[in-house]
Parts: sequence; structure tokens; C-alpha cells
Amino acid sequence: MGNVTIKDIARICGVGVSTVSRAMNNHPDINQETKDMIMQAIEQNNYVPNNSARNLKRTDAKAIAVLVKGISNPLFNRMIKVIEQITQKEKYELVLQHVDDNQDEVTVAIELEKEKRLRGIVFLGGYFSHSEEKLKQISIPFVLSTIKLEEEDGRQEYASISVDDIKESERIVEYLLQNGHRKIAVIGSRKDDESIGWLRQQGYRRALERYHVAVDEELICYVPGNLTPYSMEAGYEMTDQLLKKGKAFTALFAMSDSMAVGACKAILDHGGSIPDQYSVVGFDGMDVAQYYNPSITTIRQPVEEMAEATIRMLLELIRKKNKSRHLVFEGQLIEGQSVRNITE
Amino acid sequence: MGNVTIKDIARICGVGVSTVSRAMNNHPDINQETKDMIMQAIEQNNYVPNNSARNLKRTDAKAIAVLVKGISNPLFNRMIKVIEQITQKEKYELVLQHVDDNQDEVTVAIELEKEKRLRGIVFLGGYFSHSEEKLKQISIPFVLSTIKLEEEDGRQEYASISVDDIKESERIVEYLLQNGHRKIAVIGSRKDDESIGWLRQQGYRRALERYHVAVDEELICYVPGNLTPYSMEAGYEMTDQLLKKGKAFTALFAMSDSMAVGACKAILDHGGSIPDQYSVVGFDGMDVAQYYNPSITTIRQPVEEMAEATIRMLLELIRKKNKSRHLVFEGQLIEGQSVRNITE
DNA sequence: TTGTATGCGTTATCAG
DNA sequence: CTGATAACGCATACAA
Repeated sequence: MGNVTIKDIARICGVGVSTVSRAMNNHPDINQETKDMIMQAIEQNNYVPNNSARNLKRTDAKAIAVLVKGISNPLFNRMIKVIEQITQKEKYELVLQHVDDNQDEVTVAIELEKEKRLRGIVFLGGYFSHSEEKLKQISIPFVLSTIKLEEEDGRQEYASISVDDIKESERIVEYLLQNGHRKIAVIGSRKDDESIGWLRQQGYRRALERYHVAVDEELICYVPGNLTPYSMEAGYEMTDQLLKKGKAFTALFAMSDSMAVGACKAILDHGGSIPDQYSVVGFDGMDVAQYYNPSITTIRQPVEEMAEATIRMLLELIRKKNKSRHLVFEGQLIEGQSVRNITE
Repeated sequence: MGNVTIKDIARICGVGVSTVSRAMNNHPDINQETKDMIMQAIEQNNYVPNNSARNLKRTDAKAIAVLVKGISNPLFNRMIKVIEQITQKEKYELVLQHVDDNQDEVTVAIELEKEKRLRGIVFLGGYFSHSEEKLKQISIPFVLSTIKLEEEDGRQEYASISVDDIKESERIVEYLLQNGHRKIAVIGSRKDDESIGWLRQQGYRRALERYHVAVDEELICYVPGNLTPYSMEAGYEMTDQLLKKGKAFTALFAMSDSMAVGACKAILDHGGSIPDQYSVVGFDGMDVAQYYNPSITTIRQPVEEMAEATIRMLLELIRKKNKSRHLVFEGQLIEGQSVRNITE
């Protein structure tokens, strides 16, 4: 049984292939009876159309793609859910494509645009620094969502949705400062990070600067090569190291909630208490921050709202109802039980 | 600039399309100079071959697909990483495809097999109850990984990798019983669950039975419709309800580590202490169990080993080196700080 | 070593 | 309403 094709169905039904095609694609110009007959034959013979062949011919496909950089970000899952709902409601097919960390997302996008005849693309996550020339090869609208942009104000060529990582990071460190903390450790990404890790560190530095607190480089920890950035394990190991060094600090800013969890555990394992001896804050607004013991003060990114804005903007661009814009969302400081005011 | 095709490149270079094709696909029979010239033209004109057209023609593609059911299982991410590594080493292309909860994974598989000319398929997660007739439509080897199977001993038609959810679940409940607990609450999946939620509950029942402890149905909690099964939130809400009801219990078995986290928080919010007043155990072996405060006793599923076994078995099937088998992996009981022996 | 022609499985076009 | 036929973009057998 070499794969059954449209021709086989046509032969079996004694009709032309175009009639079979019409039956499948809900074309108006077809007799209901012949259509029923054909659909039945399709069922019985387990005929499944070949998508590659379809994509090759079809001109009116309504598909958009979401390219997700990196695999394991739980925040993205929440965003994708929202995007799925809306695209479905708008009768678009959604192509969800994961892009490896070492793959180039724009290259993937260009291939996919041709392969699937896409109408629009959402890029989710990662660091975006591509030449204008390369971006021009994407001939359909696209939106960058939660992506660190190369230039300060963003470029005209694309739309973007994001939070201001520097500002939000500054805010939460400022919160620690307001609670009397001066020796604030920070655990973050790799030393050579140019993406959100770098931005969040900038926020940290700015906050200290505004409070005229000198930055102690020894309190800034970078993920060693053998650990996964932003993971609980990384948070644990870095904090463990810091404590073993005996370096004094009263508060710790973890650049992700997962790291904050690891940091808390390390402190507790060292016999420390939170928030009495050490205050800890995170970043992201994941569930685990709320449910940890103690619950962890963090900056919540409004992921659902951002996801909705992302897909709505893309649809507007596809319908040419709007120009590319750069939308920045506000984070929300969520107070947990992990910070103590040490001036009291 | 309507998309540039292989013909355009051929025309630009003054050669035939087949020569361009040969240049791209590293064919041996081609002059190095013309190849260089062509590759340069491809670069300059930003030519990207259309994958749909390729798939249509190609017969020798070496691709396998992983179909992931449901979107947000962190355990799967760890498995996929392993699978990616191995497939890459074995020079297979990997197609990662997410399948919606309400989509039929076998239908997706059949389509994808034709579209991408696959050589093998891995199904990850979900509940597998498909007719033999439908499965026969998949004409390439496939392996079911961490999937609850319809029949006790599995079928000949497919290979499978799994842990014995009943047995492992029974083991951890037995662990609670050994620690003197008799009033053991369990928080799990939906009431109508026929998949792992049902299996893990069976394990719970068997353990009690073996210890001659009567099952108290009031201690068995089901996720209400508005909550996401296995989530922290669900774990919190269900435990909160249970505590508010005032129903007495000394230990709680959560069917996932995420739920265990939520359960712990609820207990703590009610002023309870872990493990002094309440013992808590989870299931899965996620990072969060280890890093929670207190760390949570759980059953670790050997996901990395299972992932490796999955892909190795698929490759063997593709090479016809082996028959379909059903491999069952042992879980590992990891003791945390969340269980107290109440007989002491 | 290279070019020409054919077909992969569909859909679109056009004539019946 | 229906059927033959020409693309879609590429790989490949075969001829040169």
C-alpha cells in the first residue's frame, strides 16, 4: 500500500482530481452528493493529503508562526496559550516552532515563511541583533515579543512588545534599598551575557548609584559554564559559593524566580533564615515565587497581556491597519514574605 | 522581488537547475569552481530553498519527529534535550511538534509522516487509546514514551517506554505507611481521569489495602474544573479546601511535585508545620522538590535514561535491528525533609 | 561534468 | 457543476 494520493481517490470515485480537491477544501461549486461520496471514499481509504504538496500550490493559506527561542521557559508557555486561543478565534492556523539556542531564528523564519506560506511571525524570546539586510528577507509582518533589542528605541522595521528590564530591575533593587539594605548580592547570567542578564544588572547598578551606594563587584555573581543560567540549581550553587566565601550581605537579588528559589534553599541549608538574616527577591512572577516558603518578593511580568498585545499587533500589521510600534509593558512589584526592613 | 527560486539562481549563473541543486546538496559530481560560483550567487541573492518542494521530491530524508502532548510539562523538556543530542549525533534531523490537548496525536503523526517523509516517530506524553486500524496507518516505526497504555501488557504494534505509575505510587504511599501514617490524603487529577491520575490513585489504594487501612473517600481530592491539573495552584486550592473542611489527616500524597508545593504552602498558610504536623510527598522528581523548604520527598522518574532508551529503541526499529518491546523503568524514592515518622 | 526533461501531490485555471 | 491540464519548486534519471 504505497501511500494513497488524490489520484487514487479520484479513480476510485470515478471523478477528476479537481473534484476531489474541491470536496476537501469546501469549495462552493460542487454537488453535495458527489461531495459526500468523495468524503466517504476518503474516510474509507484513509486518505490524508500531503501538506508539502499543498503548501507548494496554495496561495490563500492563513497561517502565522510563533518561533520560540530556547526550550524551557515556563513564561512562554503561558504566552503561547493565549496566542493559541486568539489565533484560533481569528481562524488562523498556528505553526509553533522551537528554535535551538544555537540556531539563527531569522534563518528559520525565512525558511518557514516559504515552506508554509506564512502571513505573519511572532518571535518569542532571545536576543535580537540581526542586520537590516537579513531582516529585509522576511517579507511578511513580524513582532518581537519579550526580546531584548539591539537599539535603545527599537527600529522601524519591526514591532516589539517587552518590559523594560533595566527599569523593573532597578525598581526591585530600589525596593531593597528602601528597606535599608546596602550590601546587596546579585546572582545572574553568564559574564558575557549581552541580553536580559546584562540589562537586569544595569538596573541593579543604577539603583545603587541613585542611592549613592558603591558597587561591590564581589557581590555580583555570574553563572559558571557548567550550570544552566536562570535555573534553580544555578541559584543554589552561586549562593552556596557566596556564603562559603563569607562575603557579608543582607539581601540578594536573583535575576529569575527559579534562581531565587535555589538561593533561598542555599541560605536555609547554611542555617540562615529568610527574611530575618537575609532578604531575597526574584524576577518574573512565576507561580513558584508565590508558593515558596517563604513566598518570594518579585517583579511580575504581565505575560498574558503581553501575549495578547503581541498577537493583536501582528494581526493589525497583516491587515495593514497599523504601523509597527514598540510597546513597553509595566512590571508589577509583588510583595512576598522574603524581605525584611532592617532599619526598624 | 517575488521569491527567488532555483531557476533564478540557475539563470543568473548561466547554468542548469540541476547544477544548482547539486551544488547545494553536496553532490560529488560537480566542478569545484562552478560550485563556488553558484554558492556565491545563492548568498548574494538570499536564495533559500523551499522545504515543501524539497520534501515532495526527496526520498532519502533522515528525519524523525517527536510529538509532545500538552505544552507545559517540564519533565518533557529534559527528555527532549537528551533526544536532541542523540539524534544530532546520529545525523538525523529532528522535527519537534507540539500537539494540543484536544488534537489527536495519531492524526498529526500520519500527516507529518507524509509531509516530512519521516523515518520514525516518538510520542511523548498523553493517553494512548487508538484503534489498531488507525495505528496501522502509521507506516514507520514509533515509540510511545511516558504514555499510559490502554492494555496491561502493551501491544505488539508499538514499542513503549514508561514507569509503572501504579507501582511507584504504591511505593511512596507505602513509605508513608511505614512512617506510621494512616490518615493519608491524596490530591490528584480530575475525577474522570483515565490516565496517570487514575493509575497513581490505584497505587494509593493498593498500598492502603496491603496495610489493611480502610480507604476514606473524603481524603481523596479531585481537581475542580476551573483549575489546571497538576499545577501548584490546584495543589494549593485543594489542600486549602481540605483543611477548611477540618478533615483530619497526618500525611498528604500529591500526584505531582508541583501540587506538592502548592499543598505545602496551603498547610503553612493555615499555620501548620511540615513535617511536624503534616507529612507531604510528591511525585516526579522535579528540581522544585529538592529546593523547596522543606525539601519534598518524592519519586524521581529517571527521565534522562528513559529519553535515551526511547530514541535508541526507535533507531533500532528504523534499522530493523530489533522488535518492538515494552520497557518499564524503575522510579527512585528520594527522601526529603517533608516526612516525619509519627510512631517515634 | 553538465543540461534537459520528468514527476513528486496538490490546487488553480480554464474550457466544457 | 465537472474534468483536463498547467503550474508550484525542487531533485534526479538520463542524455549530452
